[in-house]
Amino acid sequence: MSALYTRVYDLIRQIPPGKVATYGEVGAWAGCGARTVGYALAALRTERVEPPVPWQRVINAQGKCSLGEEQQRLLEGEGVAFGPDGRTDLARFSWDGP
DNA sequence: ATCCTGACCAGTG
DNA sequence: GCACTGGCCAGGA
Repeated sequence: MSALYTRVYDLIRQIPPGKVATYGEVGAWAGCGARTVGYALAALRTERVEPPVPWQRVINAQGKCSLGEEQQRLLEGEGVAFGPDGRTDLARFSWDGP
């Protein structure tokens, strides 16, 4: 596990429940590109890390869940509202940052 | 080093 | 709204 991945995971763990962040934002805070954040999160599918990373709070810049309904359901359980088109209001629910 | 692959982004038509 | 394009960054062959 590279230091960069650890940094990305730490940042995501700081996102409070009921808030979300975009790949681009997380990348800017971590000092890498948006694709790299996606790559780091993809590794979580096969690689478990402790403590757990709330990956469902990271969505794309369009306010949509990249990973389908399961991610959306998890976020709704935390208080993040989604519109009928499956998008969320980034102005209301995006985290301010660390 | 080069090429390919991604849970991406912003711009353009 | 959609599709395409170029750019972005890390990892592996």
